[in-house]
Order: sequence, then C-alpha cells, then structure tokens
Amino acid sequence: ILNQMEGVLDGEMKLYADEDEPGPSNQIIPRVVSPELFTGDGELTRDDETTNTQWSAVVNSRDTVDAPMIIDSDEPGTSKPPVDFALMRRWLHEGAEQEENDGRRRGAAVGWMMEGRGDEKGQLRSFGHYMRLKKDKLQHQVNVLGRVKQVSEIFKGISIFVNGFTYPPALELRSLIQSHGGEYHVYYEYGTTTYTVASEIATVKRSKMRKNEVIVKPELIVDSVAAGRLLDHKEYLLLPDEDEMLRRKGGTISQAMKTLTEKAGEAETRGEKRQGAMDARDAAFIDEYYARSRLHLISTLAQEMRDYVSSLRDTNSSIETARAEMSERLKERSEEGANSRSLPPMERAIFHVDLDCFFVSVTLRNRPDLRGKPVAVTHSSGSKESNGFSEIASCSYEARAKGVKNGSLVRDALRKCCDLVCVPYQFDDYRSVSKMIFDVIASHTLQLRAVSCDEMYVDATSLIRSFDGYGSEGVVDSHSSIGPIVIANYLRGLIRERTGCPASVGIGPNPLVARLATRFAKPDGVKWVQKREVEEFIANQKVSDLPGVGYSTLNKLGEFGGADMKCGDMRKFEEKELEGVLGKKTAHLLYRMIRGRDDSEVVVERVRKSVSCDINYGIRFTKDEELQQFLSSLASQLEKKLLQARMKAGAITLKVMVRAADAPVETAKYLGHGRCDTHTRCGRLDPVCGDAEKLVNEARKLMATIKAPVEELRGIGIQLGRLVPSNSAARPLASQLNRFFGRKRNGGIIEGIEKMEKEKENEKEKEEEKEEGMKRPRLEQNEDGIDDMEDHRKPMRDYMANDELPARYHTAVSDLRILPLPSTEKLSFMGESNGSNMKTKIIEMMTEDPSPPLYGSLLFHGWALIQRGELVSLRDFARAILLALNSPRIADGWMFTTRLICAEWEKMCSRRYLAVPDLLQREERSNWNETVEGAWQNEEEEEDSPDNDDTTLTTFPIM
DNA sequence: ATCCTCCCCTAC
DNA sequence: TAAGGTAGGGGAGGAT
Repeated sequence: ILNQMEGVLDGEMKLYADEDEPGPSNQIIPRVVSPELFTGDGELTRDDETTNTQWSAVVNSRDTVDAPMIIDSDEPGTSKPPVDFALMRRWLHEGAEQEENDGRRRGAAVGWMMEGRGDEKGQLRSFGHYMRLKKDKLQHQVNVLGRVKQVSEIFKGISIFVNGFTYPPALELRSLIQSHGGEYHVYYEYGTTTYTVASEIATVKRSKMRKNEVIVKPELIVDSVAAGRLLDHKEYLLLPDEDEMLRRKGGTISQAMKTLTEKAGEAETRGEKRQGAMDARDAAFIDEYYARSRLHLISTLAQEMRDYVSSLRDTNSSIETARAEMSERLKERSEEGANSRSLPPMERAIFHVDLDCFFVSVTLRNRPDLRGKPVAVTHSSGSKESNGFSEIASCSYEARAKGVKNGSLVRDALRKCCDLVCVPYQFDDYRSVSKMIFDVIASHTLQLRAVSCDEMYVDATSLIRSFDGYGSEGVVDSHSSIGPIVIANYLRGLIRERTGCPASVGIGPNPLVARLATRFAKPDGVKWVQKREVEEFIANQKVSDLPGVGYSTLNKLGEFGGADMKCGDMRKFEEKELEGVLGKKTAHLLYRMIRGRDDSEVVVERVRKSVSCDINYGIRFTKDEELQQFLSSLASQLEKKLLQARMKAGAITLKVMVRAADAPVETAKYLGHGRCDTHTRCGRLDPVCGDAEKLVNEARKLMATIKAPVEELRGIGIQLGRLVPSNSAARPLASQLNRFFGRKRNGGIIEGIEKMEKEKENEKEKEEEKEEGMKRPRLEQNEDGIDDMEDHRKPMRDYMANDELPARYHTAVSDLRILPLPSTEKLSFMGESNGSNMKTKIIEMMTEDPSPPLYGSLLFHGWALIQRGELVSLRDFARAILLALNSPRIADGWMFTTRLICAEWEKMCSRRYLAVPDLLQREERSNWNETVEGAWQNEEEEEDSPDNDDTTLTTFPIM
C-alpha cells in the first residue's frame, strides 16, 4: 500500500486504481463517511449526490461565505436565496466606518437603509442578512473591543470626565454616556470635556479646580437617561452654583470653596471617605490602576488588534472596493524618479507600517497649537508640585531632538528640555485610532500581522502586483510607475486622512529588513531597501538596532565589539562562537539577522499560550489579609481574561517581587517597586479550571511556599498556562488541535501511549485466557464534555469490523463554522509549523490505534487545507502521514484508515474544485493559482531553507 | 532525548 | 505624587 501511495504522490498512479471493488469512485469504499460529517442541525445537508445542490453551491462558489452562519434562508426548506455579498460588504464597510466617532452619521446611515431608500427593492431582501452581520459585528466589538452600542442621542455633543470614586462607578457611567451618544473622557480635556462627574467633594478638592470646569453629580447622567433627555446640569452641580454662592454669602468663590473643602476634609479625617492615595490594599485598586496604566493599555490594545485582524479575516471582508478606489486615485497620480521604482519580479515587498510617536500624534490632532513643539504624553503635568517621577510614554520628534526619550522621567526630561509640554493620555482615542489604522490597511489586504496598536507588517507583494502594468491599459509594463513606494505613500495618505496621524513605512524583501528600514523612513516617510541592497544595508546597521537585541544581549556581545558595532563587523564570527555566549537559538537568529536573512512569515496563526496579570506598582501590604484579598482580586481579573479568551488553564505560575535586602524601603518613584528579587513558583491545575476561587486557592498555596514578609512584597503576578479552550462550540481550530494533542491529562498523547501500552499487556493476558469482546476503555470524558460523544467510546476496530465509519467525530460540526474561510493564514498542524515536529506528532498520534477522534483530527485538518486552497500543504501533509506509516511504532489499523482519509480528501477536493481526479497532481498541471508557483520559486531562492523533503512541510498562503 | 521549573530577556 | 503590563522566546540545570 505504501508503495502505491508513494506512486500516487509521484503522480504516476491514480489513487486506489487497483481497488478490487468496481463502481464509481465515490463508492469504492462504501459508507466511508456518514452524511452528517460536515453538516449540522439541519443546515447544509448532504444526503446523496442528487440532493447536493445546496452543499455544492456553497462549496464551489469562491464568492460565497462558506460558514453556514451567514446563510440563513427566510423560508426554510427552499434553496438558499442568492445573497448579494458585494452589497453586504459595502454596507458593512460603511457601517464600520461610521461607527468610529460619529454617531450622527451612523444614525443617518442606518435610518437611510431602514427606510429602504438607496438601493432597489430587490436588494432589501438582504437587509435581514445585513442586520445579522451587523449584529454579529457589534457583538464582537462589545466583547472584544469593549465598545458600547449606541441606543439614543441624549448626550449628543456632551462629554464627561469622571473624577474619583462615584456611584454608579465610572465604568457604568461610561457605558451610559456612550450608549446615549456622548463621549467619555478618561482625562479631563480642556475646552473639550463638557462636565466633570464626581460624587465626592474631597476628590474635587484634591484635584485642583480647572477654569470653566463644570462639576456635576453622577445623577445628572442617570436621571437624564431615565428622563430620555438631557436635564439641566444646574440642578446637579456638585458644588453650589457660583452666582448663588456669591449672592448668599457675599464672599468670593475661593472662600466658598475653602469652606466646602474644609468640610470635606473633616469628613475624610473621620474616616467617612476613602483615602486619597490608593494602593493595592484597596479593593478597587486593580481596576483603577488598569484604567491609568499605559503599559497595561498597550498590551491590551496589541491583543485587541490581533483579535480584530483575525475577526476581519473571519468576516470575509472585501478588499475589492478599496482596491478599486486605490486604482482610481492612483490613476491621477504620476510619480517620477526613485518613487516610481517598480518591484522586480520574484521580489517580495514587506511593509512595516508604524505610526510616528503614536500617543503624541493622537493628541496633536486636536491641538494644532502644539505642532512643532516638544510634546510629551505623561501622567504628570510636569508642573510645580509634581516630583516628576512620572514616565514619558511618548514624545514628539522636537522633544527627542533635545534628548528626551520615551520612558524618561519627566524630571529628567524637563532638565534637558525646559519648554517641554506635557499632555495627558487619551486612552480611548488610542483605541479608536488604532482600529482605524488597521481598517485602512485591512481593507486593501488581509496579509497583515498586528504587532502592536500602532504597528504592523503587511505583505504588500500581491497588492502591488495587482497594479503592476497598470500604466498601459492591460498591457504588462514592467516600468509601471506603481511600485512599492507609490503604494506605501498612498496607504500613508489614507491613514493620515482618516486618523490625522502620520505613519511611516519601511519596505524590504522580508520583515526584518522592512523593520530596520522604518528607522530611515521616520518621521512621516517611506524607505525601501531592495533585495539587492540588503547586504550593504544590513552591514551598516548597528547590532543594537536589531530586533531582539536588547540590553543584555548587547552586553553579552561585548567581547565581539563595542556597543556601536555594525552588523557587518559581526559577520566575521562563526555561529559557534556566538553560540557560546548567546545560546544556540539566539546565536542562530543573530547569525542570520546580521546577514539580512529572515524567513518569518507576515501572516502567522498563533494560539494564545498564556494569560497573566502582573502588578508591580502600588504593592504595599501591612497584613497578610491584605495580601490574601489582593490575590483574590488578581484571580478575578484572570477569570475575566480567561472567559474573554474562552480558555481554561492547566498550569499556574506565581511571581513575586520582594524588596532587595539593600534597597531602601521607600522607592524614589511613588509606590514603585524599586530594586527587587523575584521568585517564581508554579503548579498544575488538574482538572483545568478557569474560576477565580480555585485559582486563588492555588495561588495562595504557591504564595505560602515563598517565605517573604508581606511588608517587603513589591510586585505580584499570576500567569496561567497550558491553556485549553473552554467550550467546544466556539473553539478555533488551532486551539482545538492544541488541546487534542496537548501533553496533559486524559486526552494527552504521552499518557495515552502509556495507557495503551499497559492495556496492551493486560489484553494479551486476557486474550490468553481467551475472551471474545475485547474492550479497552476509551478516553475518559473531559470536564467540559468535548469527548462525550458516545461514538468516541467505541474503538475503530469495531467500526472496521462492520465495514463502517463513525458518524460523528471529535471535531464538533459547530467548529466548522468558525473556521475562517477562505483565509490566507497559514494553517499549521497542531500549532506546529516546523515539519519535523509535525511528523513526530503524527507518529505519536498514530501510535494509538485509530479512533474516531484521531481519524477526525487528521481528516479535519486536511479538510481545512482543502477549503483554504492550500493544496500544496495538503499534499505535504498527506506525505507526512504516509511516511509516518514507515515507523515501526505505528499501530495496526492505520494502513486501512489512511486510505479512508486520503479517499475522503480526494472527494472533498473534487467537490470544492469541481471534478479533479487526482488532487495530488493538481498543482502541477493546472493554473488554478499562480501564487503557488510564485511561492515555490520564492522557496527555492531561500538560501537557508532546509531541503529535506521528509521534514519540511510547507504551506503557501493563497490570495 | 525530552521535559519541567525557574528564571531572564525583549517588544510595544 | 503615579499608575514599572503582558506575551512569547529562550536558556540552565535537574528530572524523567
């Protein structure tokens, strides 16, 4: 059989050509797969060849959404109505744009559509679909991006800033104001914020009154919502009205204020009010802190943007509209000189898009008066009473010119640049601007990877190619003026237009070069380093500028040269020499980087591996109860995060920072951690869990093993690992595979093998006793029921004996819906993109007898590849499986099962790509996708790629 | 060999 | 006042 299959792979023989059984190919193996396999709950049934129309309609059309969720017929039982995807995309696109900032426009747009104007009547039929899509999208935004759906315009034009502790709490007020058309400001913005909302006079006392600041009680918001209109704020002033005050007391405002604040002060000292300085002993500390932490924000935003990009992939958003517009607008533009250089054939153009001092730029949008000045975003105002220990999150180029750096203390920055203007954070705006940036790029190509909230990689090769030769009416003209720089400038222009922020773009043949090029693009420019220039370009870069080379690495490299050494200087060292200092991987990476080599992909499928909460600020405990309480708060945060990620954890790690013995008890930075020793302890969570109570119990146990006085603690963090999807209905493919092949517990391969070995021994003994029904227990049911389908308990051999296959598989049907299709994302088997690891895993897996879960996983992975059009990967995947059959460890039954799997793929392939007799030859003989050819060629050019065919599995994204 | 634990490092 | 988070890669050295 192996030989035959190898023959097939070489294209010399048809699959199963010598099959004894006659008949049409889809009957070679009777009842190979039950009809239920890829159907679910009455959707997309596939009973036989004749009632197959719905299925093939969905599968075969490139312009149709494969995921059944979108295709819902109004009249059940009839065939699906044609859906105008172009229209829906346009609506979606417009909707998304308008959701951004302008409630008025959105309201108008929705109203416009509701009234059925605009398009022909016939298209209104799709409106239900549109609403459905839109709801899904909003739902996603609420969950993922924390957005709030607007329900009225009570607060149109009104913005609030919540100062201090209020009831209802700030979060509540925020959602109220946002959902009723107003804006929520995390910071008071001069001239912009309409009202400051506060409950406590003491709070207002602490923050100095601003000119024209109107401070109201939270009831203004609550009552206005209840009344359905904006009530008069005069009724809700926290402090008595200024005029009335004067009238009544005949004194000055400041006198009045004084009286009031004295009262408040008394209240505070009586302990009626919360204390001003908050530290980790406070129950509300974490939320309060997160609301103001820039580092928390950038971490969170990065994660949100990655999620956002993948949600865009899932929604099958169209790139055609934006590309068409681009074509239109570029037509009028004619570039000359270096800017018009075109992309040489066979060369890739990777963009590294990065906004210039993001936080500052966002502020500058509304502060034109600050343009051209040294500006820094920071908590501290940099004025008198502040000590200036606040860190600068972002500073303008004017400030940088004077030596101010991101991360500098305000105090130091002011010394270097006395006219530095300090501006507050605008957390909400960073989020919305960030999203706009990704919208701009993603509307043109989905070949992108979000690095952070203001930075991404884009594989612009195909985008550029789609305009190649544009110049002369359909004739390919290699001297076309539409090259990488033109495209980059166009995209930069769009970002500027939509967000008001300047972006720079570095362009190179790989992400590494693109990233380094960005340094030269900034500010507000483009730099393209062509392939032929890479060698020289990299040679002149400082080693310290390479990504991944930080403080420590640079120190370790001390013996190879000074801190300013160039990559070129480092080339004389052998990889082995570097290894001694840096370790194997890092040395290898560096060795390649200083030569400009980088084979990383722009689009990578990543599965979340850990979730953590660390707080190393404000930790000042005096009693153990405070610590215990804090751990409990941390656990609640983690619970929330896990829930959001739809994960459960199998491992927990506690990290604490303890004041170093010789460090001062009080840190220079207020409530900072100072110099510390760190300690780590980890433990298992078995069974996997996601609820705060269990988490805190584990954390407390771990904490107990670290003998550190509570007063000396300066930082605490909990990390959760060995993540496992928490519910099978909403599980991304990769995570599911991860789970399935994870090392832990019941379903784990390792334990499975051990178990099996023991069982084999037992069975042998039993067999000697001669027993008929040899049953061995299947995988136990997991906590959340993933393996609870009855079929899974029956060994494959029982099916084989009856010449049948199980009707249901490890992979729930509902999972098929959430597979983003079609997608250009690399699909890796079990989270491994490394070929040899993959093969190892396959062998491990096939050491167990075939079972429905195992069979299902292999089959499903192949099916996903087919759907994505990654047929080359499918071929390689099949080859890996077939080669694995060589291993002596492979269990009986896989010969047979492998054939079933291949046969099934064959059928799926022919359904999807019409009649294709032999998928394994497909990419050689047809022109179904030129990209594949390009990808092959690119691969051959790669100097370093290992060419051992056995161990290299390649996946090629297809546009 | 490979994994596990307890770190360290890096990036934004 | 200030708000020093978070996820992932990787290494050393011991355990399996």
